[in-house]
Amino acid sequence: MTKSANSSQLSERSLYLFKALVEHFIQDGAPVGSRTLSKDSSLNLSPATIRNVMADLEDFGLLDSPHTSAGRVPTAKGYRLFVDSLLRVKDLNSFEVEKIAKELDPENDFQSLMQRTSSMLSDITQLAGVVMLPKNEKSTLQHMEFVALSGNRVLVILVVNDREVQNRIIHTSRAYSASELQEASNYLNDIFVGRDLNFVRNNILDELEKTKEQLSHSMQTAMEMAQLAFDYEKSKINNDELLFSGETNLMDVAELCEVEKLKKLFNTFNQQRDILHLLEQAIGADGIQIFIGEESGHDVLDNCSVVTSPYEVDGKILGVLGVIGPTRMHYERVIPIVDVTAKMLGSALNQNN
Amino acid sequence: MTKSANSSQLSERSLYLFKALVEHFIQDGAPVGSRTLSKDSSLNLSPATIRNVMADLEDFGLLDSPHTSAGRVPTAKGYRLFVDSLLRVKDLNSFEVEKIAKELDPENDFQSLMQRTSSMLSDITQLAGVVMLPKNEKSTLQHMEFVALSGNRVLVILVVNDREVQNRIIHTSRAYSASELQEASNYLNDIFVGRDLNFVRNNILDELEKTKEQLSHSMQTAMEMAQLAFDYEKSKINNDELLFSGETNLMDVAELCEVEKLKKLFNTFNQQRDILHLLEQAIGADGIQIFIGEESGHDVLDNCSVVTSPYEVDGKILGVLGVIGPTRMHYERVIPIVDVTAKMLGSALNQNN
DNA sequence: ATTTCGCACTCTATACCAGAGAGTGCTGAA
DNA sequence: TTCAGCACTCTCTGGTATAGAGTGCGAAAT
Repeated sequence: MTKSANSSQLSERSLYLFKALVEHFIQDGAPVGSRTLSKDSSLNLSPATIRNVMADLEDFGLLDSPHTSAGRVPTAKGYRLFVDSLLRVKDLNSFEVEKIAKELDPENDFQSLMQRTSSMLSDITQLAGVVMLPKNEKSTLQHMEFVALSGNRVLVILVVNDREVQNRIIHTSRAYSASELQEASNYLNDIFVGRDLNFVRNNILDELEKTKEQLSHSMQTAMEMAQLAFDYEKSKINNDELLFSGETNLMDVAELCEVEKLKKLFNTFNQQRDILHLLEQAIGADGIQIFIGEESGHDVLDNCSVVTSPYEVDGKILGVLGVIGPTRMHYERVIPIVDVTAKMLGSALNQNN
Repeated sequence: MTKSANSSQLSERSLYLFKALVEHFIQDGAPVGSRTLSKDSSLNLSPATIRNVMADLEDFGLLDSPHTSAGRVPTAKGYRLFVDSLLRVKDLNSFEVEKIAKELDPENDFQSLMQRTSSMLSDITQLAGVVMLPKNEKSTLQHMEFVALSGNRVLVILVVNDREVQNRIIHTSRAYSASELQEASNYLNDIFVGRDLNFVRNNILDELEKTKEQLSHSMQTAMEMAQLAFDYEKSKINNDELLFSGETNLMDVAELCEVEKLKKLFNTFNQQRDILHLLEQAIGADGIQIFIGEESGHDVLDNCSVVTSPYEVDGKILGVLGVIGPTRMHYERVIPIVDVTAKMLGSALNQNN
C-alpha cells in the first residue's frame, strides 16, 4: 500500500487485473472476489496477492465494495479509466453492419430515417436508443404555400431546409379564394425564399411595408397571411426534439429493476429536457462521447451510461444520437455500433439531400 | 346458502353490501374482511352475518378470496355487476370541466388537439390515456402540390380531409423546374381534387391515359409525379394510429408493480396492435364502453380496465378515446371524464372543421 | 328463521436465530 | 514480493415461533 499510495501510477499488473475485473463484472453483474479473479486471469497469482492489488485499486478510487465480504465493483471513475484507456473496441461483424445499412436506407424520408435510426439502435444493442433531431437554428425558407380550407381557415405549408415540412392552420378574418392565396404565396415566395426563418419572422411586416406601393390587393392578402402564419410560429413550442426507442429494454436491467427508479427514468425521457441538455454537451465532441453514471449530473442516470456520437453531413454537425443503458454495459460492442450508426446516418442524409 | 343458491337473484341487502365492499376495495386496495364491512356499512349487522352474505356472493362468482384468511376482493364478474348496475357516476365539478375545455381549445390544429386530449386524459385521471386517430378510410384529396428540392428530388404535399397534411419526398428521373411542377400540380388538382384517395391511387394512370391528347408536355411531368407519389403511398404503413400518454402513471399502481408485468404492458402499448384491436371493438358501442380485466381477452391487461368512448362529428364516429388503469380504479370519476372528453373533442373537431 | 356469539382453524407476515458461504485484512513465513 | 493461514465480517437462506387477520360452522339468542 505504501508503494502504490506513493506512486501516482498504477503498475502494469494492477491495470491488467483491473481490466479483467471490470470485464468480469460487466459479464456477470455480481461483485468480483479475489478467488474468482485469481482463477480467471491468466497470470498465476494467489487470491491473497490479488487482494492486495484490489486494495490498492480501491485506494485509487477505481473500485468499491458494497460491503466487507462482497468482492469489488468498479466505480464511475473506474469505468472512466476502463473506457478511456483499457477498452479494446471490437469490430462489428459484417452481419451487424449489414443490418445497420439496411435500416438506414437513404430512400427513406427524413422523418422515418430518424425513427429507424432510433429503433435500430435499441434493437441491436437491446438498450434504449435516442436520436436528437437536427436543431434548425439556421432554417431557410424554401417554399410557402396557402391552401383554402372550409370556414375562414387557411392551411399554411412551409418547406424548410430542403426537407422539412411544417404545416399549420390559421383562422383568417374572411374567406379567401384559391387564386387570391396563390397570388399571395407567389408574392411572399418571391421576397422570402432563401431567407432564414427567424429573419422572416422578425422582418416580414417591415419588408411588406416597404413595398407597399405595389399591387395593393394581393398585398393585403399577403399581409394577413404572413402575420397570422408567423404569429402562430412564435407561439409554437417544438417539444419533440428527441426520438426514443426501446425504453422497455431497460426494464430487464437488474440495476434498474426497482419500479421507482424506472418511473423516474421514464419520466425524464418523456420530459426530454434533461436528456436534451446532456446530448447538447456531446454535440461539440469529436466523435464518441460517453457519460458514465453520476458524471452526467442527473441523479436519474445514476446507474446509467450514455454513449453518444454526433452525426454530420458535409462536415456540419446536425445532431447527436446514442444509446442509454446501465453503466455495466458492453462498451466494446456499443461504442462501435453508435459510431458506425452516426456515420451511416450522416451519409444517408447526405444522399437523400 | 341453500336459499341463495336456489334464488338466482341476490337480495337487496347482499347487493348493498357488495357495493360497499367494492367501494371499500377500490379505495384501499386491500382485501375487505367482514369486520371492516360491518363497521363501515350503515346497516348494523354483525361480522358473522356479513360473512354469510359474503359466502353467498362468492358462490355467485362476484367475490374471491386470495386465501383463507384474507377478506374478499371483487372478481371481474363482480366489477362488471358493479359498473353496470350499482355504480352511481359522479358529476364532474366545474373546475374539471373547465380544465378539459381549456385543453381542448378548438384553436389547436388537428394533431395537437389529439395529443392534448391524450395527455389531458392521463393527467386528470392519473392513469394512462389513449386516443385512436380517425381511420381515414374515406380520405378525400383536397389539394396537391409539388416543390422542387435539390437533386432529382421533389417534395409532394397532399392535403387530405380538410385538415391533414401528408408529405413525402420522391426521387425523379430528372430535375424539374418550379414552373413545370406548378403546371403539373394544377393539372392534377383539376382532375383529382375532391376524389377519394384510394380512387386516385387506383385510377390515376388510367385517368391520365384517357386525357392524353391534351398538352403532352405537362402531361408527361404529371404522369411521372403522380406515379411516384402514389407508389410511395402504397408502400407506406401508417403505424401511428394511437396516441398514448402517462404510461408511467401505471407504475404507481400496486397491482402492476412487478417489473415483468409492466414491461409486457409497455411493449403492448408500443406495438399498438392489441390495444388497437380492443378499441376497435368499442368503436361501434353507443357511448362509454368498459373492458374489465380478463374480459379484454389480452393477458397483459389482466389486472387492467379500459374505459372507452367513441368521439364523433356530425353523428359520424371518427375514433375512440379512453383511459387504461387498474381494474381497481375510481370508475365513478373516470367514466364521466372519458365521456365528457369524447363529447368535447367531438365538438372541438367540429368547430375547427 | 334470522342473526349473532364463540371457538377452532387456516393462512400470512414478521421477527429472530443459526449456520453456511463468500470474501476480506492482516500476519508471518517462504 | 508472494502467498498460506486464520480470524473476522457480512449476507443469505432456511427454520421456527408468534401475532394478527379472517374464515367457517355449530349452537345459542332474538
